[in-house]
Amino acid sequence: MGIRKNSADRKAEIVAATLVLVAEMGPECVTTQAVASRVGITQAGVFRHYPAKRDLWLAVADWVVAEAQRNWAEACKPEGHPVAGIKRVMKAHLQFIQDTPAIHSLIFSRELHTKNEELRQAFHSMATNFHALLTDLARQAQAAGYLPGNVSPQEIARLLLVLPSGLATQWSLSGRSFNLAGEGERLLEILLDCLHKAR
Amino acid sequence: MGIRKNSADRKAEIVAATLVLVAEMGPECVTTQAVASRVGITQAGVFRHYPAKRDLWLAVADWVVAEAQRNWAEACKPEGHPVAGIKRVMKAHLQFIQDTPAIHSLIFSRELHTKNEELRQAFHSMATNFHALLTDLARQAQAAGYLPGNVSPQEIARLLLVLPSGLATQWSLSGRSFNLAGEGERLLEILLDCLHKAR
DNA sequence: ATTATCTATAGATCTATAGATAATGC
DNA sequence: ATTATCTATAGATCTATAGATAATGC
Repeated sequence: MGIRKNSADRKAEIVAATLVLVAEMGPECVTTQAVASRVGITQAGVFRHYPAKRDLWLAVADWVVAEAQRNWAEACKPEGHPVAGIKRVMKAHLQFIQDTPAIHSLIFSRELHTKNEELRQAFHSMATNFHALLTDLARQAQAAGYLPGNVSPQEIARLLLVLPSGLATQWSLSGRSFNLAGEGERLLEILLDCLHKAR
Repeated sequence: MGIRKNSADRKAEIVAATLVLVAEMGPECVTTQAVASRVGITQAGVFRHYPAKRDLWLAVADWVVAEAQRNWAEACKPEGHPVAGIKRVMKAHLQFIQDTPAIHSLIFSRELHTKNEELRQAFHSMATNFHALLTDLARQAQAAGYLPGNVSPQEIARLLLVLPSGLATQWSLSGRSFNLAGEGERLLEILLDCLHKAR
């Protein structure tokens, strides 16, 4: 019999293994056997911790959502230039996607979403939260006169939001052949600079 | 025995059915049985036309790439204002994604790509072509003084390119609950206006 | 005669369950 | 005693093949 761990630790291991496998081969290639092998238990052993695969996916979504919230909270403490706040939040988000490429695969997987509506909802509300956060920061920057007043803060937020997800798509398609966070920050600078000059 | 068709017509039907199913449930839910049912033949019948499923995916990719090329070619005939060309091409692209939602699912599916490197390459080079096209248009608009000269045309193109793919991601995540082309055009106007003013 | 389609089925996976076994913690 | 793990296996899919059957086109 292999090494034995308590359920909480093993659950965390299983979620972590799933994230790695999603990043490597996409959500639908992640079989319970593949997860088990990576964790070092048998396939049936996974079901001790997650009674059905669906439960595993929900646990993964919980992890992603919690981690994202934590990241944003850390990045958006209100200090310095209002535009600096936008940059910090965006940078944190780009770094998060780059470090955990599973996120983007999961968020996008139409398959998981059609099979598991709860999962789609979780990710959708995460995206909505991020949009709300950026809207708020955009409004502050507008009030301080750093961003154009004739564009709604929602629209500025959407322009910002589109950047990481669009760039992540190209990143994924390119075989992750460029530095996502680096490229993202460069584009962000350009975009913010344009917005600033277009006041 | 069901209705009998010649191979070319049936092949086209199979590809079309696959595109619909991809859009509805994601690439990995598309089984040969599902395709067969939708076309109105038996599961084994699909293999008469595509010896392996891999061949079906390549045929689908061929269709998408050809259709995209056709779209761009039609949209980028050089007439009118240089910025109008950018708008036409972007609009055509957004409309194409909205009308054929399978595209975005296919382009993004990490799973298909890891299983079928040829497929990823096909979509990647398609994206590269689109980027090249936008770079060219951006350069013309810069030369005519409508876009800022201190930003490289490649970077302008990347900002443009990120818009449809990022917006499509949110569109998909929202359950396709807004008008992609409409929203995309609005954001594009804002972006181009900013770039114009920031010269 | 050619070829598109069908029936039947092999073989490979993949999720999930049942029951045995052994490590952990009181 | 509890519970994490293992072995064995059922049952559901899914791709793909073999061989029979019937429609099409010369």
